[in-house]
Amino acid sequence: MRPKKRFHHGDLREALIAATRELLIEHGPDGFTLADACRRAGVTTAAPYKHFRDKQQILEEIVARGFEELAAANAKAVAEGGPGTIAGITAMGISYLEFAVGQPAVFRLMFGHKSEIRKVEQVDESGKQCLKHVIDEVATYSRKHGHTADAEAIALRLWTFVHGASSLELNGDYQRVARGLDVRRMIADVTPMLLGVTSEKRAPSRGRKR
Amino acid sequence: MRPKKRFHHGDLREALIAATRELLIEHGPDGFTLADACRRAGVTTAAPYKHFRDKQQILEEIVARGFEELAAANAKAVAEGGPGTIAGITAMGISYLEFAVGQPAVFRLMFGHKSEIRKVEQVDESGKQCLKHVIDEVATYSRKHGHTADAEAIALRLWTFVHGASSLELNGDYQRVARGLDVRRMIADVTPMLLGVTSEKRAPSRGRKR
DNA sequence: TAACTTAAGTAAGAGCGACTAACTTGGCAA
DNA sequence: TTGCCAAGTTAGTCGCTCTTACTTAAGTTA
Repeated sequence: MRPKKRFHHGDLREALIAATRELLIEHGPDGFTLADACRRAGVTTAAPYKHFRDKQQILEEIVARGFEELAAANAKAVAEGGPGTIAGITAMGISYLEFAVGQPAVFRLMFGHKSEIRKVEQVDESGKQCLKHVIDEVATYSRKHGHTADAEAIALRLWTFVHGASSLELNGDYQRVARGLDVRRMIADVTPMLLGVTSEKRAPSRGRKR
Repeated sequence: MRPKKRFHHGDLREALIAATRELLIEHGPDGFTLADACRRAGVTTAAPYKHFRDKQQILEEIVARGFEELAAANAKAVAEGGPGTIAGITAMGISYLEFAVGQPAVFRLMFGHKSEIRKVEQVDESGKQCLKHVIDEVATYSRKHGHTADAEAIALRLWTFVHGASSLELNGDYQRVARGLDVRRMIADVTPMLLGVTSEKRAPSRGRKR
């Protein structure tokens, strides 16, 4: 796929991506410097420019992979939770949340202010794929239950809610104003509501209480 | 309140804040440089340090004012929409969205990755106040309708949804995957759902316009 | 009104990060 | 063996943040 096991360093391209991910975790999406990543990879600050156009292109690569990971995690969650069921759709939402919490810096880059990043073809496509998954699940669910509701509209609502929950959890805003909130439980509670289910046994929340 | 109409410049403190706001609008939360703000204010790059500890403190000031504006806008919206009614609570959500869209860079700073900013006392307090408003309105609504639901839990759900909608709209994510989505309409549709109103004669709008 | 005090500015520069240009190294193919 | 050229290095530019030491001018006091 990409140049591998090359001359001097071995695979500086991957080494820089790995170092950058580490630094993103340690210092957030802004604290990261290319120079720091170079130090970690053991090369001079000019070396990256043989592999990347500029600093941003490293981030683009990480974001693209992030979308792939997110899509994969969601697919896995829905498969385990039960495709086309409330439990499955809920699991998908919780998977989204867990991705955000597990890789906050990457999530912020994926949905952050650097809109240039998402203009990259590959990134854009993976992003769309994530939503398409949700739409498909909702459509399956609706079909099974004879609902006439617009699957896309419902999927957008679910995405919106789960994205909001992920952002607020990640930024520590819940911590500040509603300490002890069980976000996974909240998603499990709200998912049926947004699917238009008025009273049904809730999908059991996997989230532990604090 | 603050030093005013002083010696040389007049009021460099306010001039720098104004310049910074302009630059945030023009270049986003990252594109902004202190040096640029200085050029606009017509002073050297060392001058700001007589008024601010560092670059970040200017942003803190802007964020603090942002929370105040947001709270005021929400209060106004709910007052006009009807306190303790679905219409009022919906108006509040739409007001939140409009703030985000109207001042994207400020909104991003307010809910962005720079968590240090929100540690500032004043900022923290204004932020909490915003949510308290929502809780109060939901509580009033519930009381009026004899609901027993937990007002705080419902308020958190509403906040979560509206925040998600604002973030995704602002980042252009809806544009990308659901062109033409009417976000205000979506908020208006979902608010009653999250308030626990069972949809009866609500037309299942596809939520699109234009 | 002259001298004093001090807030608010300037000039100069240290330090660092992004990026560039020109040079060097070493694996590989002919 | 030679020569190519990918992938490094060295050295340097530029712009940004922030500091230090100096200067300017507003208001105060004698």
